[in-house]
Amino acid sequence: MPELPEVETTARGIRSHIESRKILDVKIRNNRLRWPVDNNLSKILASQTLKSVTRRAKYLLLNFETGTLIIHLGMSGSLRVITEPTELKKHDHISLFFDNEIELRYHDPRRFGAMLWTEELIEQHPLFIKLGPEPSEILDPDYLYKLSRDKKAAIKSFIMDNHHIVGVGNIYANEALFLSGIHPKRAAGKISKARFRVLQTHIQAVLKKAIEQGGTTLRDFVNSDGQPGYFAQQLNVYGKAGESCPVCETTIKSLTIAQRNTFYCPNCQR
DNA sequence: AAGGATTCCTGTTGGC
DNA sequence: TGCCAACAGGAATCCT
Repeated sequence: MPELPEVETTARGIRSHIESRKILDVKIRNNRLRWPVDNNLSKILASQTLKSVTRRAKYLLLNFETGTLIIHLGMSGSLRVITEPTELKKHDHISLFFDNEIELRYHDPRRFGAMLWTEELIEQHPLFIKLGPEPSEILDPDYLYKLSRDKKAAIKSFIMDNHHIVGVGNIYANEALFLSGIHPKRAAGKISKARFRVLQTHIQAVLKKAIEQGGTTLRDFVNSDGQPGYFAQQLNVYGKAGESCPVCETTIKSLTIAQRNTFYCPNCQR
């Protein structure tokens, strides 16, 4: 389940292998992802040089001379840098071949991911134009507080909404709310400025820390199974219904918010 | 318009 | 043990 830190780790992991390299060919074995992958991708990309690999929200951006290849890993996607002949696995849907004998191989069993070519300015693209800021780039400590006034949605839904802030997936929403002592179902618009400052800080800190931990496994990226090991991080509540709260030992409960599994400590979070 | 529900998909898990 | 339904989840899109 690639969360933002995993996407960032992937960007860092593939960057040095393919940046400033030229595409020789693209092979699409299965074009049915979230949206159909353009079968002309090979024609479009052949002989183009990859200028840079960047990230916006959970999208990976391969920036070429005439446009951008947008890649999303969905919830089961991964990219691997292949350096020597490697047997194709089931769901290895797409390969990009570079002129340094590197293959970038996209694998996605559930096919919630995406690979889209665009020649638009990326921030003008429909998928990007309404995105909120990156957590690390929010400077105003009251940014989320100000946005939330009059909002009746549950705070958990509010912080997971890309229009407000990007990159806060289910795991980090749960963890940040726990660290902030806020009940996930509380109406966003009813949370005080002071508590929102705490929450915003925790969202930023928890993602930053996870990215740093993901970075520690970069060394093994090429030979890994494509899953950067940021999972090593410790989780307080996510997936821990029935276990004891690490702070007060109250039994952690779960409930559903917006069709998402939600975990919280009924004593610590109000 | 805001916010909840639906939808895509397959590997894993739990129940019988 | 084996089969199968339920479940998980990012986020666009549909619906109320």
